[in-house]
Amino acid sequence: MPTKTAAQQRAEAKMAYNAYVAACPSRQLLDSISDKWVTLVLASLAEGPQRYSELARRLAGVSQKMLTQTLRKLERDGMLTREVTPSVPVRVDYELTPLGASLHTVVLQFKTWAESHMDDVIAAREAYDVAGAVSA
Amino acid sequence: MPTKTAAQQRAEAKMAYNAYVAACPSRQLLDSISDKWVTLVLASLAEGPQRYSELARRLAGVSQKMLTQTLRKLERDGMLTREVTPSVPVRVDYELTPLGASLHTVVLQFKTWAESHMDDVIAAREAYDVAGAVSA
DNA sequence: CGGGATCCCTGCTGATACTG
DNA sequence: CAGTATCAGCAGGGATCCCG
Repeated sequence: MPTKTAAQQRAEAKMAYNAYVAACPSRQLLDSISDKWVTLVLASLAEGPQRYSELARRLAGVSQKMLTQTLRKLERDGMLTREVTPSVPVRVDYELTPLGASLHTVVLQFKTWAESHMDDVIAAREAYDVAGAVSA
Repeated sequence: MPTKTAAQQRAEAKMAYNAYVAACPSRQLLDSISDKWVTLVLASLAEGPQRYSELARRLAGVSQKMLTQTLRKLERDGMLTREVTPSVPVRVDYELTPLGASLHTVVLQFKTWAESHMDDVIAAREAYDVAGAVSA
C-alpha cells in the first residue's frame, strides 16, 4: 500500500517535531504561562500570601475548578507553597516561592514590553483592518 | 424571579472581569504569544526573510491552515510584512518588522529564563509527584 | 471553607479538497 | 505555489453537585 507512504511520512515527521517541541524548555514554560489564570494568580500572590477564597474573590470570573487546577499546577512546578490549616472551617494559604517570584519578574518584563508597544500593535491592526475593508 | 439573581450577578461580574482582562495589553500580548506557532514563526523569520513554503518546511508539523492563520495574525499586528510577487508560480515573502524583531527579543529573554530555571521546575515536579505517590 | 468528580459544550485544531 | 473553505474530532474550560 504505497499510497499511504506520503501520509505516514508526514505523520512521522509531525510526531518527531512535536516531540522536539515538547522537549523544549521554553515551550514548556510558555505553555504554563499561557494558561489564562497563571499570570493572574502570580500577580495576585506577588502582593503577599493569600487564602483560597481571597484569590477567588480577587480573580473574579475564574471558576473554582480552574483556580484549583491552576494552583495545583503552580504548586507542582514549585512556584508556590500550599499550607493547610485544619481548623474547623478549613483554611488554606498560598504563598509564592522564590522561583515563583522570579517567574513573576519575567512576566512583569513582558508586561512592560506590552505596555510600551501595544500602541503600535493596535495601530497596525487598525491600519490592516482598514486596508482590508477597502478591498472588500 | 429572584432565584436567578445570584447567578445573574455572577454572570455580570464575570463579564465585567472578562472585559477588564481583555482590555489589558499584557493579556493581549500573552494571548498572542501563547499561540503555539507564533514564537516558532518569529524564531524562524528572525534568521531572515523567508517564503511561505520555506516556513512550512522549517516548521514541520504545522498544518498550512495554522501557518497561514498565524502569519496573517502576525501581519495584522504589524509583526511582519507580507510581500506578494505575482510571478507565474506565485511567490510570497515574509519578513520581520522592527516591532516583530523586538518581540522576538522579549521571547528570547523568556527562553533564557526558562533554560536556567527549568531544572528547578522539573525537580519540583518530580518531588511533588513522588510525594503524591506515597500518599496514594 | 476548600476542593474533588462529573457532565456538557464551545472552539480550537487538523485533514481534505478546491481555487487562482 | 499560496491560500481558502468545509468538515469532523478532541480537549479545555465552565457549571453543578457533593464530600471532607
